Amino acid sequence: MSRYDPAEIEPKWQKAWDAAGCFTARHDPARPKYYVLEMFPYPSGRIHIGHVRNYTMGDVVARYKSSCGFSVLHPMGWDAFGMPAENAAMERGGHPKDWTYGNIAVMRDQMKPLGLSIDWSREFATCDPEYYGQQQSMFLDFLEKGLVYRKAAVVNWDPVDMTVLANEQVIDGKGWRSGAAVERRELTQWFFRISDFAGELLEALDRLENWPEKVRLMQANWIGKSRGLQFAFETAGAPEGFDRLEVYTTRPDTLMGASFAAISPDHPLAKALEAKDAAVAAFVAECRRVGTSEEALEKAEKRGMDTGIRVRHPLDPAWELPVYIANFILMDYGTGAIFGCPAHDQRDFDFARKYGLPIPPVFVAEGAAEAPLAEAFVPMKSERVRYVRGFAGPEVQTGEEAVDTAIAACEAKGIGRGVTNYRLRDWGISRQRYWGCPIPVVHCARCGVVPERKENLPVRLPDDVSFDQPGNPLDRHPTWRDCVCPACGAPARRETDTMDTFVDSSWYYARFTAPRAATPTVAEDVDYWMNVDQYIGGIEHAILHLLYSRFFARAMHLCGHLPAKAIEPFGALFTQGMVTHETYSTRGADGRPVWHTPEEVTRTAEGATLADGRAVEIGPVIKMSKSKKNVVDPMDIIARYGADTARWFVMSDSPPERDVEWTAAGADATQKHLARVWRLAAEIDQRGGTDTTQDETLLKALHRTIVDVTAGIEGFAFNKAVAKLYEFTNTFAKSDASAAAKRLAMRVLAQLMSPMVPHLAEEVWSLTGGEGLVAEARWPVADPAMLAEDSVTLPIQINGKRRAEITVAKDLPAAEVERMVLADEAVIRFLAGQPVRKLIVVPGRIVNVVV
RNA sequence: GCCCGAGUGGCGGAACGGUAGACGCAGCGGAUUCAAAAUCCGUCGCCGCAAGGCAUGCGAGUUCGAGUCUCGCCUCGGGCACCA
Repeated sequence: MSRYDPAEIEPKWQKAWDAAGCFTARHDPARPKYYVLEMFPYPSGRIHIGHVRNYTMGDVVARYKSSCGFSVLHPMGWDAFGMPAENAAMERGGHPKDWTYGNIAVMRDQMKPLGLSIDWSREFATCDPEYYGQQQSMFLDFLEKGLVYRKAAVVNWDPVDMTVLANEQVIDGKGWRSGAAVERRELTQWFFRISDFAGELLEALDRLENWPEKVRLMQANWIGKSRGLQFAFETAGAPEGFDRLEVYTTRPDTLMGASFAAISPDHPLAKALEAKDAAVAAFVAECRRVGTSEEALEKAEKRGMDTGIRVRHPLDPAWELPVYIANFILMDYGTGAIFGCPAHDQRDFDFARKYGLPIPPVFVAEGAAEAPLAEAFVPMKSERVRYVRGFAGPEVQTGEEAVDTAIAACEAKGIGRGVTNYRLRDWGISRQRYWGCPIPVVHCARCGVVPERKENLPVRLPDDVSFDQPGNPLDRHPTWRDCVCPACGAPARRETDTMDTFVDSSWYYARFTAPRAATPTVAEDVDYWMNVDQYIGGIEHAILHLLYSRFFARAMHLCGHLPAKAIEPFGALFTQGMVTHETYSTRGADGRPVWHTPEEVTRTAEGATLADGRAVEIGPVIKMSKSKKNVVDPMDIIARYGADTARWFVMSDSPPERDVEWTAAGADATQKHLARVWRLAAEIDQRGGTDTTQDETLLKALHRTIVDVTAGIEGFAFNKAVAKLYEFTNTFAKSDASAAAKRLAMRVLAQLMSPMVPHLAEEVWSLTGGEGLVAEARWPVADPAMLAEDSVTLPIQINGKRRAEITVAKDLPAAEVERMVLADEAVIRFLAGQPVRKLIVVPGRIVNVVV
């Protein structure tokens, strides 16, 4: 071979790794383990360049840790259930199962040429009955432990697709797929009791030091802890059983500013009134028509209806407040009822104005007099204000202080109690879909809801289903629903809802430790491998997937499927950026942009043109998307440049947490660099010199590079590691060191490059006489003696500006440095005779002369 | 509205409070070549012939010294959002 030829060397070394079994994870008690995992892909059909970046990062970590002596687990699987498979079946015919497994086969074949150090023997898909059967088994364990329950809940219902939609699937009040107006419907659904863990999930975030601060904050906000007072109003004129109305407030200090009470349209009291009063029924029905999406809520007018019921103010029995039903009160936060304080809450203020209610202020700005308000006065909680209708505290205090004072005062008077509330709701997992994990319960006319027997698991999805009608094919399957009650043996019907696909991805990391086991996990395997030492994936999963997994690990622990040390499943988390590309467009006949793929476009320094010579407008650099056609196919890249070029490119330039822009010019340059390294290795015999002083200089630079590259990989700063490798390659190319020294340096360079470009590394290693495989070699360690420098160049600043520099022996005493600085010609010139007021010598770093 | 984060050359980006712009891309000049490709050498923040001056979104401050720390703005990005 006379040139760098990735098409030849890449398959060759992949075969060598396979033959040596380099990547098979071994449960080796004698060695420390390291579990590195990338978020597993959805088998959409083809791999995307984003996958390449994600898995290359994981591969860099896996290969590095392996060469550091860890027993590494680096598996891959498929998040294989979900709507797209059913949509494909509806649109193109065929079966979701065939579509999914077909896609998996294609994507697996596409991933293999990347040369990832994956233990493929552990691969599974979540739609494998062997996997979802174990998930069903855990569902039953959770049911037994009270971690799962059924309740009626208001959901977004798509009347055309006949399914529940998540909030994010509702766009402008319409179903994202069908375009039909979404209805609010009350359905009985299965829920995981994640809210019971709210406090624990929040507190434990503090201990996840190796998670991005941003993700921890997002989760903390999502969990939404608040401290407040819950108390009951006594009612007058309410139906039987409603003598008291419980409300929750985070601002009990504003209780003296109460002007009304309001309840949710879904509140039991509203339901009781609805049954008797047509006007109430009409109002409540009107409220329900509005969707639950953010947009709908944003636009919806704040409306209320006076129920005629009155409540007594807890601090003044003579003071009566009206009770409204209001469309903006949520039933599932707090108690579903509030008291309104218009003076200090803008929404309550608007409501009071609209319905002619009083607006008594509780506090005023410090130093201000009480006066009618034009809008609500809402100071920061830490701002000091003067309380004019406060109670049991100093007149002037902050809202924060006043809340604590008010809770204590109310508790002392027997008015309610301080409570902590969370915004986190229980996790509704029922989906009216076919392509998901069946919920393993049976509905029996006599026994009610009965868990399926574990020996009957998995409850398999039937294959003979049709998608010619909307809705859930399981509902209309002629026989699948029919079964016998596990309790009494009478004929019964299966649950036809399947589980949210987030359930599948909430425990797959644990399953990788024993993927073929007959139980969800195996104690000795999870004890050895869990938790995941390094998890890598997209920021888009910052909340849902990661929070669900944290809950699931705790639930699994309670059921004996995970050890206590694994209740935080991901010890370290890294969220990588996207791969972006510029966009290309021309104008169509109708003036609308016509998008062009990078393949169709010829890019020059000045601009871009199509093959027919038409000029192309270069648009912004954005995430690759099919609609904008700014997509490059990883398979095309590999065919053209080889996998190592793709891997090196996505690891260089941008820090891994940020977006990286794919450019053809960058890929060309990357391949040139790799070819250069190959050439430098192949030419050592012709190019080696004999100057031994050069040897030492080269090897010192090499050892410095070992330190820097190691730090870069350890610190997830792959771009910096790559920069240091470029730097050393330049040093190497210019060096006249002996062939022996060059051969040694090149072998170590190959090792340092191996996590990013493993195929080239093996080739260079073998060209330079390395023994065995780089993949099995120990990571190089820098020799401290080679890092020591005898002399150091100190910049000299005069009044903070760099004016000169001196090179001195490393350990030269400060007094001696001072003497040399003052004797320096350039310094004398700049001082121009001015007396030196101060001379600062920072040993080994800098000198500053102050005049 | 609430909560975060980020602003550094033409571009991606480096920089324990200590020489701002490592490394890469693009550009420019040159060598080699009949020519090109490939490769190699040099140059590359702005103004200036130079000496030098100005430069890390803007304005203050702390410090011998600030891209980095503090305060106040501006702009962009992200998350949450009828949460009582």
